Amino acid sequence: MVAMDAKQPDLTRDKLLRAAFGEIHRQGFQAASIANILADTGFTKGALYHHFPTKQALGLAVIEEVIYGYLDGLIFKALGESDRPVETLLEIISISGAQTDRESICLGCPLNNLMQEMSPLDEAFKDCLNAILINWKGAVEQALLRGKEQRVIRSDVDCGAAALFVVSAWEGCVGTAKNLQSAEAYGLCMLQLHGFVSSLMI
Amino acid sequence: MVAMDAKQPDLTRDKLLRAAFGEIHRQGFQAASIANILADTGFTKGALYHHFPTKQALGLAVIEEVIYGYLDGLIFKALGESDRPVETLLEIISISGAQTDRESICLGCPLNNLMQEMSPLDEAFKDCLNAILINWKGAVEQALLRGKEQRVIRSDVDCGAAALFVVSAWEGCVGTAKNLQSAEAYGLCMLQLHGFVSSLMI
DNA sequence: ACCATTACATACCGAACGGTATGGATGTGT
DNA sequence: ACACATCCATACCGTTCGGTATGTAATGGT
Repeated sequence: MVAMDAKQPDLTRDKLLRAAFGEIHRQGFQAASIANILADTGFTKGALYHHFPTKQALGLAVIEEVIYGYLDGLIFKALGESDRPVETLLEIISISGAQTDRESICLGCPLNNLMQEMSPLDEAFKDCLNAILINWKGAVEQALLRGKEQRVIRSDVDCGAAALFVVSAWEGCVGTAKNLQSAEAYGLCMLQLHGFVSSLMI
Repeated sequence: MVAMDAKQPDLTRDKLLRAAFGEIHRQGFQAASIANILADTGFTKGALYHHFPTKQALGLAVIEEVIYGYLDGLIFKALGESDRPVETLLEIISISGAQTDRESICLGCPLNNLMQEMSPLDEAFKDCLNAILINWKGAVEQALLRGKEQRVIRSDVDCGAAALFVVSAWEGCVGTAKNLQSAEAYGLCMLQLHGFVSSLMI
């Protein structure tokens, strides 16, 4: 064994986590089968229940690590680090609407899927998911507020409400596109959202 | 027995259907327990499986009869029969945003819940739900088109895309409000949607 | 009045589920 | 080299699930 960038146990945990994410993304959390996750990874129950005490803990770990990590890398950081946040927001919306592949469309947003399924049933899930949702809304709100300072967003805009709506509509667009199984519908829908954000500008 | 407005079997079917709707609305379809539905109604499996061949058929009946009936009575008919459809659309959005009770917020839109959960898993569900979604979108689109004729909607508006976005954002607002468990957030969000529709007007 | 169909109740089935108890292998610090 | 915790595999458990087979009471047409 010459080199091993990560320790074996962590690798196992990662594989389980990724497989769990896929299974949950496809089936939803409740319908997600532990047996399927194990079959995908080749591990057994001993491994899984060593790293995660319950199925719920596994689900929460998927949310906090995989899902949050994805959105953070794709949206939150980009908005926070941009010098022209409004422009960046519009770009993200445009790009997402244009180049989201069919499979992602059909499976929907992992965050939204879990929110719709689990929030009324499990408080831990609700809190965990809401934290991400509020983070998302906050990132958009900060982008709009900074846009105000830069005089590209109208001064009469309620940035908090607008940000909440942008995130809501965003999720809504993913949701309907998922049902229609149409990337084209998603593009059309996101174009309207683009128009809404533009309408907030000077 | 002096009078009986409905036949006994139909009454049984209705009770089962309503109980099934409630259970599905609370738990989702897959997690909805046949046993719970039977416990709620006092019937047994013999009754349920006499009226519905499978759980899937029960779910589809809930969609086609209960859910569609609800949306049709609340939205589709109102839009179709109105002389000033755009005004009516804005009214529905305003009223919905203002007076939706907390319980409805927390459980979310039954249509959206089922779409997110079932569309990728079951084609029959997908088709059934999409039919309602397209109906909804069509009703809004017709309202906007008639608004164009009445010269209250700008002539450059893409009514199809706008209608798709309105429905998407609508569902999105319900979704986020459901997670935040906040009727106030729903009101704020729907106010923004109201603003979007208004921005389509002359 | 008779018979067939409808409308339910009861008891039961196989499968899949999440979770656990136990045991062995593999490092790891001392 | 020894003790010990970490890591994972195997076998098993109780429960719940959707669905079915069978039986029986009510109903409705003739």
